[in-house]
Amino acid sequence: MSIRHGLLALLTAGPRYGYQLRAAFEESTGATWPLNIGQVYTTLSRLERDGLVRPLPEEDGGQRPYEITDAGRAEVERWFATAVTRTDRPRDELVIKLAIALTTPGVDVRTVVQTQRTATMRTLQELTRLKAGDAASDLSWRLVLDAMIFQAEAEVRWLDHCEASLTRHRPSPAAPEVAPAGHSEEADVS
Amino acid sequence: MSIRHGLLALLTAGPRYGYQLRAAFEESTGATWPLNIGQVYTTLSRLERDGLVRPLPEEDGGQRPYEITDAGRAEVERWFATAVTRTDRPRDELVIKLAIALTTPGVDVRTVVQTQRTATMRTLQELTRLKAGDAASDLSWRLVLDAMIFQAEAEVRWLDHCEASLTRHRPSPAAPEVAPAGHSEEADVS
DNA sequence: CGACACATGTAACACGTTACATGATTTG
DNA sequence: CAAATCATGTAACGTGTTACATGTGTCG
Repeated sequence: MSIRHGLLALLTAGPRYGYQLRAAFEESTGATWPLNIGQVYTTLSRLERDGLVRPLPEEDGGQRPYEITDAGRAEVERWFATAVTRTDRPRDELVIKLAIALTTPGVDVRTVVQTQRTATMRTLQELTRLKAGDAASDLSWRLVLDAMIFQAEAEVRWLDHCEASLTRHRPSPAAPEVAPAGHSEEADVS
Repeated sequence: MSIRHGLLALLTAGPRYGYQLRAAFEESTGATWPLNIGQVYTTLSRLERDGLVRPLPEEDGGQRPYEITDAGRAEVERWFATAVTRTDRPRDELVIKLAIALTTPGVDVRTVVQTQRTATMRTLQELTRLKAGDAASDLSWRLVLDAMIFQAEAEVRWLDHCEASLTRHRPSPAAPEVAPAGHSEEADVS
């Protein structure tokens, strides 16, 4: 329901047509989650179906602006006033993967953890690079970037915590001849 | 694709029928994301359609176990060997909400942040309580719980970071007569 | 003119979710 | 027996996603 509510909220600033909405959406959230233009039109159709927006007469250039209705405004207000709870978040694929890997025979959980850790660290570096380069951008886009960074850092901490728990509760399957990676048990990610 | 892959992975331990799969899934991931039993059957149908599982002859009790195929095993292996990247994660509703709130006139972003912060703190307390009570549970379930905690902590940190950035870049709209909440700028969540 | 960006729209599909119908088995 | 639990399955719907078809205006 992110796109639906996001587009609806953007319409509170005044009527917009599809292309404008995509531009505004991507300007706010940045290039993190590119928004397919087709998605905009399907979402607008559904919003119209639900009485939250209303199409305006076609302009000379062929553009079709949409206007938010009173019901739509109420819905946006409700959206902003309601906190996102844990239960309406989607299932976290990584968490599920690790949980099930633990109970699946023949899967080396440590390898899964290490693979993920490497990937997340790479992501973290990329994000940091982005942040340094895009210093003069919008506040909203910078905060989105920061959210990604905070999440990635938490993920690395959790992965290290998993490995530590694993070591504590399960003896290493075989004596490792080579140190698998260059980081300590409680890693430093600051 | 979490449920799909999760159920498929559970089948690598041997043939299971729907109810068993749900039980195994919830035993691994805990009560965090309850799994509707109907979902199990629809997912099994789709897995069969894609040639990743194969139904076994009905047992005397009426149960219909499914068996993983070679293609299914390969898919599970691929799943565990591939890290979850930022791009295949779903859009984060909270992040989008705040980003758009910033560019929407007539929305008090500070209130949005504060509402979310209160809710997340409450979630955090509930999670901590759960962790303390369920000390003797499965390792996997405990790690899932820890993941939730790490994420919630990161979220609080990010929200505080947002408020600080907001204060830095936007003057407070009006002189607050009453202190809105009892926490410092850089809050302590440890 | 041709290429490109702007702009709209639809059809088909994916996964996830819920509600509902149905039956077998156990247990008080 | 009645109720609860175990167990299967389907129908319908929601959002999100992509691919495709189509048209307009601009600019080299």
